[in-house]
Amino acid sequence: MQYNHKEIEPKWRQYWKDNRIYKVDIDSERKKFYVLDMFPYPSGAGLHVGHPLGYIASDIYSRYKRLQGFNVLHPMGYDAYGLPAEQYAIQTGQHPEKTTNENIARYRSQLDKIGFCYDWDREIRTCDPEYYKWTQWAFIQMFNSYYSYDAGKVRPISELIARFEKQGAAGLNVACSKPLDFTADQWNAMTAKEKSDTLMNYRVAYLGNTMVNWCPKLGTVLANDEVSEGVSLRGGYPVEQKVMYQWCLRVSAYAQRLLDDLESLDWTDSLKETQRNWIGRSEGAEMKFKIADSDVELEIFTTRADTVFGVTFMVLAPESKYVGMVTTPGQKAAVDEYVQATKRKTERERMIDKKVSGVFTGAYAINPLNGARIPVWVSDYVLAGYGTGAIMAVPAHDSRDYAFAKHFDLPIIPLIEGADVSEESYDAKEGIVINSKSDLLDLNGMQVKEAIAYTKKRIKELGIGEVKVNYRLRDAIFSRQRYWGEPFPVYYKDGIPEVLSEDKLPLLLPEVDKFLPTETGEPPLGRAAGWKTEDGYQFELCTMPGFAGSSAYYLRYMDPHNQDALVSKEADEYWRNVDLYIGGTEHATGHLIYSRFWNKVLFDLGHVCEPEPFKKLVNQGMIQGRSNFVYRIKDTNTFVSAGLKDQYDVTPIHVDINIVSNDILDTEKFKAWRPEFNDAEFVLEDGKYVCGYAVEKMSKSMFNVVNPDDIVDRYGADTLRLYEMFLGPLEQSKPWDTNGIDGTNRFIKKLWALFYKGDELLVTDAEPTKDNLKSLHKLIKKVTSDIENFSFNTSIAAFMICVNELSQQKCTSRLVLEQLLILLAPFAPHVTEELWHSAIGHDTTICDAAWPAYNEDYLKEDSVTYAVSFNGKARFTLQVAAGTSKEDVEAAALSNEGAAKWLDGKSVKKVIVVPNKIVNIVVG
RNA sequence: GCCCUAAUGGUGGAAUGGUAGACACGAGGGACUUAAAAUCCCUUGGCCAUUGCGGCCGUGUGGGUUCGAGUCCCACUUUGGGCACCA
Repeated sequence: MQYNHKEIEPKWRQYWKDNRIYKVDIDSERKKFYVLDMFPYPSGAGLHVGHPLGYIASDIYSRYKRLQGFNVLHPMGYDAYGLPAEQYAIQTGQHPEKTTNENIARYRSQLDKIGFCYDWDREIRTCDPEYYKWTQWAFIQMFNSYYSYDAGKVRPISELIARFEKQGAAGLNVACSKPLDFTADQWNAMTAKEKSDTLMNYRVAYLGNTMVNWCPKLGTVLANDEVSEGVSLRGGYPVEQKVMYQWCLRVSAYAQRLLDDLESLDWTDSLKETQRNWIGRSEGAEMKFKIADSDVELEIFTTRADTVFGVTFMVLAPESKYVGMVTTPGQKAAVDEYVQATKRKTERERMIDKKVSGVFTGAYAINPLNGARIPVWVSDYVLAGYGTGAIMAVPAHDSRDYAFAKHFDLPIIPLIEGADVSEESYDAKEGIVINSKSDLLDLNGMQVKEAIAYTKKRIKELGIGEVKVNYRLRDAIFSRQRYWGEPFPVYYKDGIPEVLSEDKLPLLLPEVDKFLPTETGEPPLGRAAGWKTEDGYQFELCTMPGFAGSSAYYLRYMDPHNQDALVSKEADEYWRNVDLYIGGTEHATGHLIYSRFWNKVLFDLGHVCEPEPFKKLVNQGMIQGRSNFVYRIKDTNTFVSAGLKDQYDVTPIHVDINIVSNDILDTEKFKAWRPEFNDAEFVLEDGKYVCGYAVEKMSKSMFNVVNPDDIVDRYGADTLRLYEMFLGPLEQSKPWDTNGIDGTNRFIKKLWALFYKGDELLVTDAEPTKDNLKSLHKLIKKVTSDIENFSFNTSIAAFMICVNELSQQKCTSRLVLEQLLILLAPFAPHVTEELWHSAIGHDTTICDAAWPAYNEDYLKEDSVTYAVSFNGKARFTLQVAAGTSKEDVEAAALSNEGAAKWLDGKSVKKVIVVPNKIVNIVVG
């Protein structure tokens, strides 16, 4: 029998399917293990060879864990709501559901060819009403909750209402948009609308006027993680700052817990660091500055309370509420003009334009510690959304304040000994404090760090401020003015938003005639005529953002067909949370924050039993494309080989990698590739046209996309799987180069040759030799530890070595070959299944075999060879019997005739015998 | 600017502080074959020597610790990623 992947692979995939080999159920007898891939957004372009990298790794790990006896949950589904399908719908009029389903079908057929062990009975799609019912349900839970800092978790909003009725807002310690103050009587006197508005200040899912990222080109708002450098991540369109009345999720309430619980997670340090940066905790002080001749008090946030004696001006954000409160009549016109001018600029323009700008309000603040009169300015370098939107400026020790002071010629007072502030500010938090003394506070002579702590303590005692922690993490904006997303389970009754009762879910996405906003500027759902409750109340017209459906999908996989709950208590308590999550690092500040938040809300409310969703997370690297270039001599149709290109004036042109092999261009195919190259001429080197190459993103425009279907067709799924893993460490980015794939394909053929020579079956009942067992057990040891460390490339190298050794030993032992197959099964499931049945003679699947344990006895050596060095330089080798004591090795090394030469006239200072077969003799 | 990550042959990459370059690709040579494909064998970091051994240099740069450093420490250069008028 010859190895023929085209015959073997479809046969076994069909067998796995027919016999439901990968179906999993709760089994209290066995330990669970949950392995999850980040589910894909099914784009129109289909999968390229980079996409399955993480899926192959998780598949190997799943199969390995199963062989070790775990009950492995390994599901797959689709993140099916998203902008591309909707934009395609706008252009073509085709319903996004149709395109999405077509794309899913294509993804599925591509995934099916790679031999994954997913339990497809658990497949989910975020756009399926059976699924988004639970996304809507979760929203209702958040709407009906508020975050209590006293309880340290989310509580039902009904508790808060009961409290308001009895004692009003006095003494509240809860997460809110802005602190409110009202009595029980005031609460009870409120209208329904006023009560609703008030509660929005506390709900976890709330409607609020917030500064949003508005993308006019996309016609929707975007979350912070969907915007980078002032443009939308999808499409790269400009984004403006705008205040809008939107649904939001109070993620900020969880900032501290999201930060603290990172400690318990087995994630890479860099990913945790990225999340810490995103959460952006900063400890400081909030201080009050009175405005001279006014009742207004400016509240500011600072991490450098110690520099309060260096404050020479205050700055307000243009959007700050204080601006209107403090501006003097004389300055009003100038301030208004400045505020309007900033409003007109997009965030991007503000960022690009680093010129210092600002305007004086005419007001003065009083420094609470020394009574100094300080001018109050407005400038756009202060952000409205962070802290209080107002700062105390200390130009001597903050570079931004410094630039402002220099520009407007404001005084600069140095506060740290030896700091030269004539050219630039001194921002470092170290040194001895000077110039900082008043009746209320004396910091002179202290170290900066002491001074910060001491100042915080004093301002609290003096009642002019308090210690405060600020987070950069903002609430998530949850409305999108789009069609292709989950509808909110919300309707408006006399202008008051109400949520649907849970038994009315799912609220289905209605049909519309066009996927564009209405003529009156409402979102596309405004086109759905009569989209109202039975009582005639209008539903919310926005839909939920992309991250809504992906935030709790790992829970639904545990119990995907449950009609009564997101996940049953039984399923949740068995599967608990994800043991291993594999996916790209690009979700670090989006999905991986939202999921953790979402899970914590459900955890607080008692719906799930684990506070964190993903225990261990591995980020697979990107697979980059490897592009090829030809070099055209300018203004000709002559192409010059890469080695000679420097002799001419050339333009590099991307060339389709399918007509290039090992960087050698097929010139005939090149001429046929494009009409304009029909009469191309070539300057060759050694009779060949050598192409240049570059590592770039895999994309159609660079003609470097490699389709996994083509690889499977030519070499088989097993070869593809092995090669993707062999390419390099999983976490690392690396270029795809199809040329190397022959190596892993040859390996499979060599493996096959251990079992069959032509049609002759080689496997016998022969007793394994000592060498056979040694090769095998070396492999068991190596592969087991490599899989645990996700070092798949080195385990494949170990397989290659082992197969070579067994082949040289002419090993035919069924016992040895059988174990070899089990070890290889996670990596190459098809060929091992075939040999397991046809050559070894089993009639049950290899997936149910048991992972072998290694026996250290087989790994012992008869003799050990030491490299003997003098002062670290290798000089000769020494062979001694295994188990020789350290002292005897030492004696043998010194008495060896080779040693005499190196010891000549020198004395031995030390002899170091290391277990890894090194003897180092230190002489001097 | 701050934080994180990396840097090893022609290429992808191996190396618990212990003989750097495993494994694979590519390249060169050879066997088999009418021929090709496939398969197998040898060589393959650089320089020198080579009908025998062998020698020197080598893991981004400069220092340090150590009997011994790709690996640990300090400084720097470059790559990739994150955060960024966040006070």
